[in-house]
Amino acid sequence: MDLPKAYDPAAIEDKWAEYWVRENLFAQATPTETGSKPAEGDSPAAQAFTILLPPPNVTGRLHMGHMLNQTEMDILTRWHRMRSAGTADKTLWVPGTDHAGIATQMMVERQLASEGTSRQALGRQAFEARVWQWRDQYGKAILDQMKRLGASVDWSREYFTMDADLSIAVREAFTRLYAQGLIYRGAYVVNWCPSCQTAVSDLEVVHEETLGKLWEIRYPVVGSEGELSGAPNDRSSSLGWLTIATTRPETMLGDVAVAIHPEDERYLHLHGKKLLLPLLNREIPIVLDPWVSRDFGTGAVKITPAHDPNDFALGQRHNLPSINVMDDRAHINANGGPYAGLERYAARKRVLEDLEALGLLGTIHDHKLSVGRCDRSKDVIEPRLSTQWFIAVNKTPSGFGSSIAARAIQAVEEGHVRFTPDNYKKTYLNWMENIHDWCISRQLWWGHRIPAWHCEICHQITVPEPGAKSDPTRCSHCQSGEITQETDVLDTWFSSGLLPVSVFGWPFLKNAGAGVSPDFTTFYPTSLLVTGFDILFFWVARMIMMGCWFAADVPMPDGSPRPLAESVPFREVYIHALVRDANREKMSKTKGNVIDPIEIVKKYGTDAVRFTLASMASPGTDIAFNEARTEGYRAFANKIWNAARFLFMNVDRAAEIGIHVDPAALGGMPTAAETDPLEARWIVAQFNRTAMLVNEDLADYRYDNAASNIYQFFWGLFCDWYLEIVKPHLDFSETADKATVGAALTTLLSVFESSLRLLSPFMPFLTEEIWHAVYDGNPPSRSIALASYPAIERELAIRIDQKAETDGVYEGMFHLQNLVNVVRNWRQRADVPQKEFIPITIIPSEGRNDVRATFQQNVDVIRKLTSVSEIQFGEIDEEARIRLLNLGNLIQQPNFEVVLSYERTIDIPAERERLTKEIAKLEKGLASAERQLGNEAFLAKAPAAIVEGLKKQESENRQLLTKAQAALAALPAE
RNA sequence: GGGCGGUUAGCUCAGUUGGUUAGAGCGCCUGCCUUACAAGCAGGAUGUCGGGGGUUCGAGUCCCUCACUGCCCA
Repeated sequence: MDLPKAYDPAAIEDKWAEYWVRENLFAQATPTETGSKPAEGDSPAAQAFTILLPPPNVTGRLHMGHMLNQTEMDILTRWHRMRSAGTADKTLWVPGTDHAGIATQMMVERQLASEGTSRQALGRQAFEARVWQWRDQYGKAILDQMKRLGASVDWSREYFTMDADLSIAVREAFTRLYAQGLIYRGAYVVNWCPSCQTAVSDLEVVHEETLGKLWEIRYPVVGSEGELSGAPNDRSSSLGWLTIATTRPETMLGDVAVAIHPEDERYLHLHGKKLLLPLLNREIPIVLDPWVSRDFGTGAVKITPAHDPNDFALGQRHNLPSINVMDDRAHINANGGPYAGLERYAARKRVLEDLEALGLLGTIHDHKLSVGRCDRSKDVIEPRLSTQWFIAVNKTPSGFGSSIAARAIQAVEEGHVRFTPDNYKKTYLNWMENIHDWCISRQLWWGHRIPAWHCEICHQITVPEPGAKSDPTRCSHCQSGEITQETDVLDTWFSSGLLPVSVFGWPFLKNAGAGVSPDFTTFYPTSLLVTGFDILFFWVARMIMMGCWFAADVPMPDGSPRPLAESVPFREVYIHALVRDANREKMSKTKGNVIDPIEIVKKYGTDAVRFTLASMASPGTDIAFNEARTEGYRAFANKIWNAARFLFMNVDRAAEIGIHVDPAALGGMPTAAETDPLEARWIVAQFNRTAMLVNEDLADYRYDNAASNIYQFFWGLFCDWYLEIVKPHLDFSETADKATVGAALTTLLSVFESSLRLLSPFMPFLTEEIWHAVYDGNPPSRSIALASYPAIERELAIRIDQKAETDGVYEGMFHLQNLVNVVRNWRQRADVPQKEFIPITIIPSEGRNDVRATFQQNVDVIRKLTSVSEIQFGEIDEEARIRLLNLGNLIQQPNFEVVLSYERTIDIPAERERLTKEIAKLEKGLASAERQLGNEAFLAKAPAAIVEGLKKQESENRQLLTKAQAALAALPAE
């Protein structure tokens, strides 16, 4: 049972990380029976705690956000697993990765570029092969890091969104939605990233306030060309022109109209007129539309349906054509006439120069505008008309009662999915209620290729029937064999949105007729999702939409239709905050303040980093990651380590005289008999209380409170008081009372072993190592993670707590601690060297025989903790009291006095200052208490317990005040 | 522009339906290598709870208002 002198995480963590993976400790086998029948040995009421890892990108490296996310999941998962130890309940955490279409494609393209080639040169198939190769090589970096961090996941169930099974789910989801009329294809203005050369969804565009320009441009009115030579800067000469304002002048090449508000009095004379589009000299109409804001710019807005979603909508209303003037790299195309081939900003410059030359450029205003950038490439998004695939999330298909979005709203509104912190519910609903159709097509080569075929002959689209396993060979409309598959792939979130159903076997097509998979029956809906707010809409909302939509078709085990409450992908969502640096700055590569979790882990150990994150993970608050704090928790780990060493040392000593602790006494909740000594009953009661609180904290996602409760218990109560008090009782000499010493040792070991289990979800490595040592290499199970969690029914815990209360356990300990504290404090003030043992006399107050008894039973403890040579119990008369006060050798407390026999050197001014301060403080408190107690309304309305407490406090304070005043008066003159 | 949050000790944060003298970690000051632990032990100092107003017997906590600040959506 020997442990090295100092805690060294590096020496233990790798070993256990490997052990957990090698032993497949957290694997949860697929239930053997299918369908509705529970697996053999399962109690019918068996519950499952299921949690899905938010799949990291294959391109990613582990960052602090991942570590926070995984720490939180691991704490909860380990907690649930331990709580269900010995029951039929199952705990499952499923890991996996996401193929991350754009990011991965970019990564590999960059690699190809460095080799002097490109995906176009390779061709689609070879490129895909290359990406797979890349993924096999680098794509599991994060998962390997997770293994090192001890995440208790079931590695046998690892998924990847491009896996064959998951791809079947993607295809089935698409074909079903298509059959339901919820997927359509069409030309719309979408967010186009010229860099990625693909459409991206609204969510992938980050808006940024930028200082730009608002250019005014004159469009000549057809039929008034003669007046064009008029004063170009004179706004009033609007007879000859209509001045429009734009932030993107180059798009004028695609203008098809100019819109004004129908009631705008400035332009009434232009109703029905046409304008001549400058530069291209195209005649375009003036249209009237109330959408136009009269206050913005000049009140006349150019309409470019192919390059602005609002213009597109307006164009539809007025039957206007759309002219796309840019190619997919955002260069001007042939429709741009003389500007064809120019990059968009070069084109802007040239357009402005030419307008200037023509005298058509008006005032240029500085203008704040919001520029959308691609989340991935950071390139400026170009709204552009293109043909894309969409999911009609707000459409209710015939035969269905609601739309996808409506169902997802209902699931949350009815509480089938709950958010923590709960204000995210509002955020979610707000977004969901304003949701637009989801653009699901991406012009990429890496991803799930859309299962739709275009016919060369009739140009119709063929999508396989739901459930079809093979690709179509003929056009379903004209039966032609000349069909080719759509080249677009699906948005990555389409596949990750399906994960909660797909990882458990949906759509169950693999074995024909097998029906619902046992995994699905057992593990769906998952219990919880832990994730960051940044993907609330991207992923969380989409999982809810897709889960509620597709799972609803999966019958319940008894064959009944699945209600919405059982269709949701998860019952709870815990949203964690952002990890910032110690100065609350957002971590970013450009700022160079990124903290690499692996570096920190190497420095302080995984357990310390986990504990840091847990202790700061207060719901809704960002975490300012402070290394100093991690250092503190490494010290905590070291403290536990050394407590273990102390224990083992005593176990060994005990063994030498034949005292052994029965291992059967360990593993449950520690207990103490009424006959056990004060400190044993006290620490057991405190442990019960702590265990109850920690369980409640975890149920509420209060990792911070849970961590703090354990920390306070372990260090502040167990080590600082209990261990110190029990030390004098661990007497292994031949004359010792073996029964008493054995009992003390048993309590010590039992509370400690229980504490390890309580702490284990937070610090799995340290506790695993020590736990095995406690059992001297013969533990009752393969891992502490499979042992049971110290848990106790709230009512029972309260009963035990109250019993300790009524038996005076807490009060007795309080007096003991109080005595030790005041004597230590006095010694320090009196400058007594720590090694000097002085005699004291304790004088319990009149009638406090309980206090006297407690002290008498613990003389050895008091002597040890206060470095006292001899303790007497006595009484003093008033004369002696005054004399002792004069000497400063009397400590007065409400329930006892202590005489210290020591010739102290009093720093009179310091002592006077201290007493004056103390008196002021007491007087202030007393005044406030008296004011309240003198208030009849307070006495009448406040609860009795509050009034009683205040009265007790008031009387104690009055005693302390009197005593402090006496002590001050007794102080000799300087 | 719409919505949500934050402001408590030097720093980072707790503070549960309003209730007795507002807490923790780190940092700071003083003294100790006391055989589990100097990554430690013992003792100590530190707050007009952002400002103002209101409700209440009682406000860090509830309401109004102002200031500063962060985030999300458009």
